[in-house]
Amino acid sequence: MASGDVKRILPLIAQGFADLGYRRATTAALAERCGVRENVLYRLWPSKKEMFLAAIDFIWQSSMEIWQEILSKSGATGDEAARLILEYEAKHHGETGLYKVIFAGLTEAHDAQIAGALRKMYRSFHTFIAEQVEVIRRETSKTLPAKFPTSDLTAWGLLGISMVANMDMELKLFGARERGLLFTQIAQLLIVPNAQRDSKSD
Amino acid sequence: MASGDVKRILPLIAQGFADLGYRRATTAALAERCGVRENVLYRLWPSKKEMFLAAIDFIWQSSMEIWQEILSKSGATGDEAARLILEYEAKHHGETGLYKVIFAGLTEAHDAQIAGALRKMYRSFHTFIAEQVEVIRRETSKTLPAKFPTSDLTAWGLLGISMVANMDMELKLFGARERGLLFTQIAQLLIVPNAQRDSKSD
DNA sequence: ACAAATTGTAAGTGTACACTTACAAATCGA
DNA sequence: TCGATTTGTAAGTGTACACTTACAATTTGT
Repeated sequence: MASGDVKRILPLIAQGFADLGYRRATTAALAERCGVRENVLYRLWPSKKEMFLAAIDFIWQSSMEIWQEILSKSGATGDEAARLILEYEAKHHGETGLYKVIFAGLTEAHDAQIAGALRKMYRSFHTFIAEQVEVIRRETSKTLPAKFPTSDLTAWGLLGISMVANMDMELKLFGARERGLLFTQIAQLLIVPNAQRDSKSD
Repeated sequence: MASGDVKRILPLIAQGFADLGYRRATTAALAERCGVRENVLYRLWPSKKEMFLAAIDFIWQSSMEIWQEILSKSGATGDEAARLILEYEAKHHGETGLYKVIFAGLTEAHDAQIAGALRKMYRSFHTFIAEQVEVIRRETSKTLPAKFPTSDLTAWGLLGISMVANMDMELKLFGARERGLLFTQIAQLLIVPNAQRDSKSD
C-alpha cells in the first residue's frame, strides 16, 4: 500500500535532496537511493517538485521532534533546556539535513509553492525559538534594558547564527571550535541581557 | 577585443546568475541577456562554471567597492562608518546580488572550485567586517566584559544576521521594519558591550 | 480459485541544455 | 589593398533528465 511505502521511502528522498540539492537530485538518483524504479516514485507523488515539498515537510518534522524530545527530557522548560538545544545544535548541527534543504530550496524560491513551503517551515522554526527565548527571559526575570531586542527579533538573530554555522560546515570557513562559541557566547549575548555580568577590567 | 567585451558582458552575466541561480541560468538565457550568441560567451570563458566563478569575483569586488566608498566618505573610520554601512545594508541589502550568488553557489558547493571561490570571498568579507568591529571597539575604549565574543567571532555573527536578512528578502519572512532592527539593535548588541547602557526599569 | 487491483521491471519519449562547428561579415596590420 | 585575425549569425550534436508506457509478477478480496 502507498502509505507504507511513503514511510519507508520519504526519509531516503529527503536525504537525497539534502545531499544533492534540488537540481542534482535527479529522479533516477533518488530512485536508486530508494532501491526502486523511477515510476514507483511517480506512483507516490505526481512530480519531482511534489517530492521535494514532501521532503521539506518531513525534514522539518524530524528536526522538530528531536528538539521537543530534548525539551521534554530536561525537566520541563528553562535555561537548561535552551542550553541543551544549543549544545545539541553545536554538535549535531545539520545532521537532519534541515539547512541543506533550506539552501537547496532557496535557489528554487522563484517557485511560489516552494517559497511558501520554506516560509511556513521557517516561521514555525522561528516561533519555536522565540518561545524558548521568552521562557528563559521570564525565568531570569531581570528587567530588560531599553532597546534590548524583543524575543521575536532575537529569534531571527539566532536563526542567522545557525545559518553561518551551517555555511561553515558547507564551506569550511572557521571550524568546530568557533562554531561552538557561536552557539554559546553569541547566542547567550542575544538571549539574556546580563551575559556580561562578570565585567572584569583585566 | 576580448577584455573590452568582458567588461561589458560580465556584469550582465553576474546579474543573470544572481537572478536565476546557477542551474536556471542557462547559457542560452545568459547570452540573450547579454545580447550576444552563446558561442560568444564561450569565446570569453571555457565553460559555464568558469563564467560563474568570474561572476562571483565580480560581484564580490563590486560590493567591496561600495563599502570602501562609504568608509572613505565618512571621515575616516569609526562608529559612524559602521553605522553607515549597516544603514546602507539595511536599505540596499542584496542589491548587488551578492547573497543571491552565495545561495546559488552553496548548492553547487560540492564542486571544489566553486566551494573554494565562495570560501575565499566569504573570508575576505569576514576579515573586512572584523576589522571594522575592531576599530569601533578601540574607539569606544570600554574594557570588554569577560566572555564577550572576540571581534572575529562577532563578525561571523554579523554575517549570520545578514544571511537571515537576505533570506527574508527571498521568502518574505518578516519585512523591512524588522530587517532594519536586525541591522541596528542586534548588530549593536554584538559589537559593543554597552548597548544596554540606559537600563531603565520601566 | 480467480478476477481485479497493486507492485515490480524495463524500455522508451520529448525536450532542454552545455557546448560545437561552419561560415559570412567586419576589422586590422602591413 | 590584401591576407589574417577577430566578431557576428545560425544551425547543429550528444546527452541527461523529468516523466510515460507496456507489461509481467504478485497480492488481495471474495
